[in-house]
Amino acid sequence: MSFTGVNGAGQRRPTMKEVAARAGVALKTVSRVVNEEPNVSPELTAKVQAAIKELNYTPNESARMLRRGKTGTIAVVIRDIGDPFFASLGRAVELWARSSGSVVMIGLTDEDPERERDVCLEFVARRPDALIMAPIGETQDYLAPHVDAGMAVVTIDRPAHGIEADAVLADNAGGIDQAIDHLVRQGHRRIAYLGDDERIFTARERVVAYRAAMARHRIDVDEDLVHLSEPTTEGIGITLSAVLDRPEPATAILSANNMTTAEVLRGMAGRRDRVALVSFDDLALGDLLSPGLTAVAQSADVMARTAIQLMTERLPEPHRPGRTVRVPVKLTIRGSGEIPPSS
Amino acid sequence: MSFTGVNGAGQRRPTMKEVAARAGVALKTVSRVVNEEPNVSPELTAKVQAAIKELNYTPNESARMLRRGKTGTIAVVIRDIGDPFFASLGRAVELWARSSGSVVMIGLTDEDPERERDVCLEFVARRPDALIMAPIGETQDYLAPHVDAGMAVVTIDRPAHGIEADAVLADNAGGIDQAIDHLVRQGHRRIAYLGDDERIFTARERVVAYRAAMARHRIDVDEDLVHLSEPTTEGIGITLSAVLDRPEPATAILSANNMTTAEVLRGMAGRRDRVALVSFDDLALGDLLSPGLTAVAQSADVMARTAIQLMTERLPEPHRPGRTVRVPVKLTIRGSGEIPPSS
DNA sequence: CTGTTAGCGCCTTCAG
DNA sequence: CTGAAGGCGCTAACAG
Repeated sequence: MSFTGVNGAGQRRPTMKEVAARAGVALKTVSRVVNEEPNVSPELTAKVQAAIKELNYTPNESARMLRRGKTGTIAVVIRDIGDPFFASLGRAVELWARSSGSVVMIGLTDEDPERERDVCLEFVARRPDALIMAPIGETQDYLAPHVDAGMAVVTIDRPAHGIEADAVLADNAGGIDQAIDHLVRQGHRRIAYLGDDERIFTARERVVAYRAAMARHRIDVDEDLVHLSEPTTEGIGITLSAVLDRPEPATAILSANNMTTAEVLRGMAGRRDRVALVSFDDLALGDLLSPGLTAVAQSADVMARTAIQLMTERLPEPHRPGRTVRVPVKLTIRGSGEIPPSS
Repeated sequence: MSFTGVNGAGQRRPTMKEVAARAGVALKTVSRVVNEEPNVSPELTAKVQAAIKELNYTPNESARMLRRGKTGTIAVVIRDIGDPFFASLGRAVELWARSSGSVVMIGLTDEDPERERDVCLEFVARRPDALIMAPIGETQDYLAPHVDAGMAVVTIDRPAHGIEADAVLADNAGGIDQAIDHLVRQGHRRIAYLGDDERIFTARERVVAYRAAMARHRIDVDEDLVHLSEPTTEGIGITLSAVLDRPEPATAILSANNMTTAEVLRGMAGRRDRVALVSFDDLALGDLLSPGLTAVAQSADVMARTAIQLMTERLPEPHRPGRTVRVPVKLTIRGSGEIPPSS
């Protein structure tokens, strides 16, 4: 069995010109057939299609893009492809892209503003029709020339700064309210708050909401129970010890993002305390844990679809003012948040 | 605050020609500066850089690609971005791509051969330098013309057919052997096998290995304990009932992929049997379950890095014969596989 | 060191 | 309905 095509190895790919020659028609006729333009006689169409098949011709998108000025490409810039939230986003965008004949480029930032900038600049050089991103840097003004030139930018999870863009945000405050209300209703007052680094927009919104919710319940926030940092295994281990191994330990933990939650669970596995836990962000297998994870779930799918909708609306009128959509979140009760205060 | 760049809205992007005019140099000099070619005087370099900055010039990759014949693009075609295994792959490829100035296009197949073909054809029209994929269709011969033209293809998890490509495969047989040996050592003989659809390469390799391993232990395989199908919540529920609600129920389950495992865990949560479970493929939070999940773990990172290595080696000599690398797997013992037979 | 010329593969424009 | 010419933005191959 030969593994090479009809042309043998090391072959250049055939061009439209060669197809035209083989079919005995003009270049433009091939172009018409390839692009399914009307006004080509059935005979010529057949001839061209035969030539295309014989030569294994595939159009060169680079040339097409250059000529048309549209690339049929969507750029997606997110923290990490492994995060279920962003995975959902990627999936939804890919689905839409395929249905519309586009292609998705994915770039990862790992929450590093510099990487975000590098990746975005790399991407915009390829002139994507749209850019969907979860911004981390303070400003995205380096995208301004491309926004001016018609690139549609939609952000998800966090807003952009320095450019005109649409944004899809979760109802962070509402979610934290639900979580705190739920824990207070179980009798908790010493509720530790474990959140992400404050340079992240959602982390800021959530911790502010935590303080507001506590105030609403007339509970003084014990600052020793509030920890904001990047979620690492060691870091969260230390944090857990800090909020639990003390004279008046926390009786409940509000973990403000899914990576923190995973680490809290890991840390709790090595302890004997029975502490209530509510997570902002659900985990993939949250229902399989025992107790099940009580979590404020963001509907990644809804957010992704909203982002795509905003993008499709923005595409035809790229210079319209930016819109912001808040997507509701939902508290899912499974057990971990219903543990009563132990002391 | 104005959200538009210096050029105002609706602007065309500046071209190299305009930069040249503004800097008072030839087109090619700008090209040299942009590409950091040597032999440009510091004065001209400075002039050009100034012009670039003033005009917010960014090179047009489409034109570059067309001219150079290289696109600096890696295409990745996988089942699902949410699958941790493929997420690791995507992450590794993206990391490498960034370090080498390339960009990653991602396409999803959802295990549908037709979608695989559509996505791949869409991608190859963009002339990626390399294609990394987990093939599902019977043949990938539609890629042959592009392989002939120098596109490097590396497959992961499964081999390709009909083209010359490298492959990175897990040691499926070895992993199943380890799992069965482990269960037999605990005293199990009625070991149910729940696997994926046999059209998937890994599913075939694994079920064959299961039969071989059972034979090695002189255990007759009870065909009623072997179930091969797509892992859906309902399907696995029925399957569980079939292998457990019977006169001689299975005392152990070997679940042959992570999606099946997740559904088995869901199904078991609603039952009272204490059945041993070993999973081929680990789960993200397998250590947090109780009991912890005993699993044969594939090192997605190692496989991904191997794929990238093969790709970089193939890039300069695209017509070399295909290589296949088997990556070892490792049994991780956490509790679920150490439950003894109950009857 | 710098500039000119040609053309990558395709689509747009306009003429037959 | 079909075709010929021109150029999208850039770089390779030469000239100076």
